[in-house]
Amino acid sequence: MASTPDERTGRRIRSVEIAFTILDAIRANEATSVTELADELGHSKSTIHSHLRTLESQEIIVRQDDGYRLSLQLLDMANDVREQVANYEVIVDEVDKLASETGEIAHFGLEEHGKVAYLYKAMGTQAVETVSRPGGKQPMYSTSLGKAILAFLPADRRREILDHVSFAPKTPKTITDPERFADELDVITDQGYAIDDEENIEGLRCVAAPVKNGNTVLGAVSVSGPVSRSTDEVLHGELAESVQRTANVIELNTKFS
Amino acid sequence: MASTPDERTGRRIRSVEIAFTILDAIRANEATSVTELADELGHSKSTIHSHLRTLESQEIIVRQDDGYRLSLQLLDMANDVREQVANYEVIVDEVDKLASETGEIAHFGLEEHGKVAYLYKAMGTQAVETVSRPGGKQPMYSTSLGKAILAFLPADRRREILDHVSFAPKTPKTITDPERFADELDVITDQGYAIDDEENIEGLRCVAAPVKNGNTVLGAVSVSGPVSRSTDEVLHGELAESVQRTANVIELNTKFS
DNA sequence: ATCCTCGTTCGCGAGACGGGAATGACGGCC
DNA sequence: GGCCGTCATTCCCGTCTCGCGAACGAGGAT
Repeated sequence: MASTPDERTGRRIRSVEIAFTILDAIRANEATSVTELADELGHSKSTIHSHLRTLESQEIIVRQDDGYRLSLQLLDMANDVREQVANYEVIVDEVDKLASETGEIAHFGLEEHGKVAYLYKAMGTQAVETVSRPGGKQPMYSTSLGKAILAFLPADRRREILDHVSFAPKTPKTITDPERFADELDVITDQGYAIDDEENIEGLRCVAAPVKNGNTVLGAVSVSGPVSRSTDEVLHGELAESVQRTANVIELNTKFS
Repeated sequence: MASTPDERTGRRIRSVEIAFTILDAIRANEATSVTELADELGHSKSTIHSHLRTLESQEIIVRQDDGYRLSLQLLDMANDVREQVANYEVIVDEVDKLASETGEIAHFGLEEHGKVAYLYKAMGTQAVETVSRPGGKQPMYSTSLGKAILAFLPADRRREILDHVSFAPKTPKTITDPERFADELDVITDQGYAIDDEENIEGLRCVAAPVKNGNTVLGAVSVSGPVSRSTDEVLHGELAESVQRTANVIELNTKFS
C-alpha cells in the first residue's frame, strides 16, 4: 500500500462530523439559536441541542445573550499550536525583520492538507492591505509560498498533493495547466525561489523561498508587494535575495526536533 | 425553572466527548501515536483510529513525522473568537496603554464557565513574569478580575456561579470562606474595584475594575505587580484609578451590539 | 528469516444517537 | 389579561452507528 495512508480512507465518526459542522456555523455566526442551527444544518432540534450541550460541557462554546459563541479556550489551543510548530519564535523574529527591511508584507506558511496555511504575517511600513490572516489557507498552485514548498517536497509527496488538486483560476494569470506548472516547479527548484505574478490576487506579486531542515521542507517565507513597486528587477533581485537570506537564517536557527 | 438552563444537564454525545479527549491529548503532546493514545485514553486502537481519521478529514489535526499535531486551522478559529468578542480592538489598545502607563502587566478577562478567561495580556516595561496567557483560565474567587466581575454580576448569575465553585486555596492568602468572600464582594461593589492580595499567586498583587455595558458586565481590566512595588497606597491609589479609567474608556467606546 | 510492534481493517452486538412529537417557558399581540 | 407563536428542552422509540476485539499486513530490529 506504499507508506501513504491516503487521508481520504478509513471510517469516520458521524457524530463528530456533525459537531464540527455546528462549530463551523457558530464560527461563521451564521446562526446561533437551536432552531436556526437545526434549519441551517438540516438536523432535528434535539440533535442540535445535545451537540450544543456537549460542546458547552467541553467548554468549547459559550452561551451569550441569545445564542452561542466560541469560547476563549480556542485562544489557548492556538497557543499550543504555535508551540507545536518548530521554531515559532525564530520565525516571528525573522519574518518581522524581513517585513521591516522590505517595507512590504512578509509571510511564513506551511503545507497542510494540500494547501498553504499561513502561520505568521508581518506588515512592513508601506505594506498593502491583504485579506490573509494567520491560519488562513490558500491554494498551493497560485501562491509563491505554495510553489516554493512544492518545488522542494519529495517527488512522491508532491505527486500526492497535485493528484488531489484541481487547478481553478484565481486570476487571469493563474497557471492552470499541469504541464506548465511542472515546468514552473523545475525552474523554482533550480533558482531556489518562487514567484507569484498576480496569480493569486490581482495587483499583487510575491517571492518566496523554502525553509528546509535537511531534506524536509518545513515551510516557506514570502514577501508580497503591489505590481507598481514590484518590477521584475526588484522581484528577482533584492526581494528574492531577502527572502532567501531570511529562509537561511531560520534554517540555521532550527533546533532539530 | 427560572431562565437558567444549567449547563450540566441534557444529553451528551459520547463520540464527541471522546473526540475532544483525543484533541486534548494531542494538544498536550502527551501521546501522538494510535497505540499510545489508545493506552492513555483507555480506548481500543480501532476507536482511536476512526477518530483520528475524522479529525484529520475535518482538518483539525495534521500528520507530522510520526504522530499528529493540531492544525493551523485553530489559529483561524482563534481569529474568529476575537472577532466575536465585542470591542476586541478597543480592548487591545486600552490594555496596551494601561500596561505602558503603569509599567506592569495588564489583563482583560471575562467570565466563562464559572472561571475567568484571559482575553488579552500586555506587558509593561518592568512587568514581572507570569504564566498567564490569552485563553488561560483562573478561578474567579482568587483573582482580582474574577472578583470584579462577580461583584457586578446580577445576583442570580453570581449565585449560580458560586454554587458550583469549591473554594480551594491557591496560596495561604486565598479567601476560602464563602461568608468572608460575600463580604469582600460587597466592599468591591461599593468601591468600584477589586484587589487580589497574593490570593492567586504568591508575591503578586492585582487591582481590577469591571467593564460594563449598561447593566451587563462584559469583563474586567486588571494590573498586576510584585508586592515590592505594590503598596496599599499604590494599589488603592494610582493603580485603582488607572484600571477604572481604562475600564471607563473601554465602556465609552463600546458599540452596543 | 523470525519476531515484535504498530497501523489498519473487519465483523459483530450493544446501545447510543438522531428524529419527531410533546412539554414548558416566554414574550408579544390583541 | 388571556391567547398564540416561538423557542428551548425533554422524552421515547427504532435504527444504525460506534466502539471493541481480533485478525491482518507492513516494516524494523535482532
